[in-house]
Amino acid sequence: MKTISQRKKQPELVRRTLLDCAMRLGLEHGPAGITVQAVAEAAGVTKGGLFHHFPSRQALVEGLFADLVEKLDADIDAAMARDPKPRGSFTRAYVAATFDDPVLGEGNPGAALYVSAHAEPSVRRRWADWFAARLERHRETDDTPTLEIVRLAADGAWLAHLMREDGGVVPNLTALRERLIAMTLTD
Amino acid sequence: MKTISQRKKQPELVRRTLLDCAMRLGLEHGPAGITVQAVAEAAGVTKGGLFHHFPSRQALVEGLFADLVEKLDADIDAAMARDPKPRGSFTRAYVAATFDDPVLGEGNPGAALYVSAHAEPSVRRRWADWFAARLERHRETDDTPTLEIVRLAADGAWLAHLMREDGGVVPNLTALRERLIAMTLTD
DNA sequence: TGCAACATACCATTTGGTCGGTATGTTGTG
DNA sequence: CACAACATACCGACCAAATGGTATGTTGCA
Repeated sequence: MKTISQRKKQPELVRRTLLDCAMRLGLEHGPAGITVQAVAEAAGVTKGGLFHHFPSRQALVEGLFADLVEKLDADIDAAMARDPKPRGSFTRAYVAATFDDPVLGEGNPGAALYVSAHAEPSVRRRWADWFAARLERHRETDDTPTLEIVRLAADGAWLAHLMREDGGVVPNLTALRERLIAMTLTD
Repeated sequence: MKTISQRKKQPELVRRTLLDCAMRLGLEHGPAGITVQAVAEAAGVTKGGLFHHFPSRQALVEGLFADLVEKLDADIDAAMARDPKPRGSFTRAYVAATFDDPVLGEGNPGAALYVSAHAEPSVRRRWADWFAARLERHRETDDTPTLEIVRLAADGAWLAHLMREDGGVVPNLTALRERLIAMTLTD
């Protein structure tokens, strides 16, 4: 397999660009901003080109979600593997995944969920399923009221971050993150 | 001034119906589901009738938000007035407003924010402003890390609730609520 | 040559929005 | 009270633009 970066036609690169642009548009102009026109144009491609990679608009949005889940699973598994203490390890990994990444940038899993879930309501169900499955998997180590609050607070944190955009209350993310992690350790 | 309920034509009732239908459609089919056609039809009125009450689609969505802020302000002020302890009183009121209401039904302030903020991104800014102002107002009683976590967790809670719709992890709301309130008292 | 990766042109439908009309009120005046 | 003058609430047809999607090219790499 050749290196993708050397070929003049780079389908994988275009695909990623399309997904990135879709997310940016979703964040900036709301889910309604994700039109095939706009996304294709932003990615420097025509509609036809977009439909070559994604058979429908819904597939595009679901691609966003699929990427999210893949990345999130990987991040969480990696973080849990590095965690010596079993109790609350999933919650810590979840917090880390929410806060770390290109801190609250476009690569953030929360952002991807946010955009995809609202652009295509069917995704909400899939997210609920994923989360439920993951939670069930770590039931023995992460099923306490305090840990639940920590996870909810993490969700609320990036939600608050998204809401500000410019000129809102920006919580001290690093301090908040450490405090949440601390809560999982003293539980 | 006559009682509105006596008149045969009840514009105020129609207005409310339009707003309610807009929110329902937003919750069920995502922000994209709020089309003037669909909303008008759901409210048993024509597009022309809708545009009589709201000069534009954006005005309709902003009406949703305006209602939210009004109700939220009232609820919070009332709850704070009943609260004997000053410290954390705003946060407790915020939690109560988030959880109580027609529990996570259409009358819930969170739902209104959720829908309006995503349907029209301009509303995000206005929400950020409202929250920032309210927070500044209660800076002396509610500006601690723990209270911030409580508020964020409350946000996360109704977000989680919205995400489930059917077949997701439904947190025990009453238990969670009590636990969050407790956190504000021992802070 | 053959096939993947795009572009171009086109289409049916839906979108938010306007406009003229009408039925139903409300109000001022004698 | 009567009755004109006006305002409100709503309808129904229409519109330009944008939408998701398709069908048919063209181009470049192996």
